[in-house]
Amino acid sequence: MNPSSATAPATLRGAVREALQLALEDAIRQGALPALDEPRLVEVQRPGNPEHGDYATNLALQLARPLRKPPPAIAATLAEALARQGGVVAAAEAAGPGFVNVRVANDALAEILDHARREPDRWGRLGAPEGPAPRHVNVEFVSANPTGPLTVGNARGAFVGDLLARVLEAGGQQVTREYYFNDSSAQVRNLGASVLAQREGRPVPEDGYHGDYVVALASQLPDELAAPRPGESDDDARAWAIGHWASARIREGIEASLARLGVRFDVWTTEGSLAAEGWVERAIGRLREGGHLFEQEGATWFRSTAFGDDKDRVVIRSNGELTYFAFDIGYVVQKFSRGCDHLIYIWGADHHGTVARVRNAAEAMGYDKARVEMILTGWVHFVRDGVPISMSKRAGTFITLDELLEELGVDAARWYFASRGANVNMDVDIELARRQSSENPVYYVQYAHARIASILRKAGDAGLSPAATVTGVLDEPPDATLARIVARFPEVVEDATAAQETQGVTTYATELATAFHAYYRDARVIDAEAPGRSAHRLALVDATRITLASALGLLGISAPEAM
RNA sequence: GUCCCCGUAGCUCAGUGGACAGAGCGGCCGCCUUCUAAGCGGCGGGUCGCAGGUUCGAAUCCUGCCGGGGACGCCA
Repeated sequence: MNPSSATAPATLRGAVREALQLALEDAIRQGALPALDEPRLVEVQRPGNPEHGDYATNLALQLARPLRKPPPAIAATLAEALARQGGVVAAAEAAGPGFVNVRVANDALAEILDHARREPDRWGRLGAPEGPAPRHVNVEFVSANPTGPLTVGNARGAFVGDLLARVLEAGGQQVTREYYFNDSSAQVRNLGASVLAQREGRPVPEDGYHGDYVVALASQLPDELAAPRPGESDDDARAWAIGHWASARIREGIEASLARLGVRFDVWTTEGSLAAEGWVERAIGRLREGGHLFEQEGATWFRSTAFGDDKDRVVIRSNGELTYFAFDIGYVVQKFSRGCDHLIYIWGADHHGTVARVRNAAEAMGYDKARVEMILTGWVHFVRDGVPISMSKRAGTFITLDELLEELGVDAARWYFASRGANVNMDVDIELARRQSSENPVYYVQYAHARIASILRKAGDAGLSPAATVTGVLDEPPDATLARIVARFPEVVEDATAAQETQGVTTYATELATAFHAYYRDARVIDAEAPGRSAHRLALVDATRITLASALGLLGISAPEAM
């Protein structure tokens, strides 16, 4: 049993699962259990109560019906066969209504922790997925229109998308972070008209943009753009030109805000380029060849209902203009043509109505629908001292992402979003969040990391250094408890990757920090009277530090050496 | 009307088939001559929206209802 080899399971849980599978086959071979008609999925879980051991299986409960035997009897047989396996299994016993509880061997525990310390950069990083799993995942998120600064509303998508990308990367997949930049819609002209009106002291159009940033843009507007061109009486052309200038300036601000968050994008795709490079045309061509388009009332429609949608969808309007949907499907073709295996979109909950049509069109164009996935984020409902804050870019009443970061800090904000499901609506009282930011759980976790860093520094000063292995202290209760939690980290990453969620990581990081703070209380690490034990404890504490740093790093949060 | 998401402790949220339902914050009481008190220990706090059903077992799955939010455009 060697977890560091390529073929061995990367997790203790996986090793136990393998042992259980072998134990089942063994019991059948020996006639202790009847043969199964069909293979059963062997599940290993973690008991809620630590007294029940490190891992448990409900296999006996599952087998009771097909084998027509009482669960406790099956559990007893399985426990015996498991105990015979040895290796990762130190002890196995039947318990409760038919569970089999397993205690892992100290050797296996030590091996996985020592491995973490030998290769800290790979700790919790899973290998590339085997089989047909997607390898190159495209995650498109934020994609806010360039008509104003990013708001706290956009923040949800920014964090959810970046966190998802990080989790997928930890799961061994290649990720492209992508931003769709809408540079050619009427909103841009509208923005230009607003800036121009502001510049000329005229009232901003009713459906224009009213924020302070419009005023700022107006004052920065170069004269040659503001002035009407000779022979050009058309205000519309001027509005477009100014709109493009303004949206470019806004994009710079958006990029700067995102950089502040620690979010970087690999690819920025503009709406204009999708048309100019022929992607929209190609997409429409594919649909037409497949017979999925029809003409009605002067418009061209995609027969989305043939794929289960409740309505058909217009691709080309009767005035000849392309719909937003047309760009969407052009973009799908572009992304797949670039070699992406799997597309994920982070959209606000208000976009749920567009999910079906895009996936249907992908299928109609010959792509696997399962490879086009939308994650819808819930609303963030902001209040300030109990008063709801309306979030309108046009009215200019919104909180910018930059303001949020100023009040909370990047680490606290990241933690806040990482610890909640993407699809739940959440209420945030800005004042409350600001006041409580110093009590944010993220600092609790960071503090544990800083404390360990301090111990390691002090140990160095005292001439003590960590041993190569933690073996030697795993029989002592405080050490055994902490070591087991540290060893679980790869399983947490595995689960986070499978679920495409990060809540489990924050929950785990908090649990690990709690365990360390208790350990700090109960176990003396630096002890000149017992240098041997100190060395092993330093190794354990170092593994804990690496794990805390990896968990925080997975969330894009810093792990300070001192606080 | 149809469709989607949500409903768990005073507040904000984890837990989505297993063995007594958790955390943070807030409240109350203790602990710094000892490796960082941004810490530790203790107390109090829940008909898991409601009602049925499936299951050996349901906060978790199914149905219906109630409550909150959202979407139903030749807008983006």
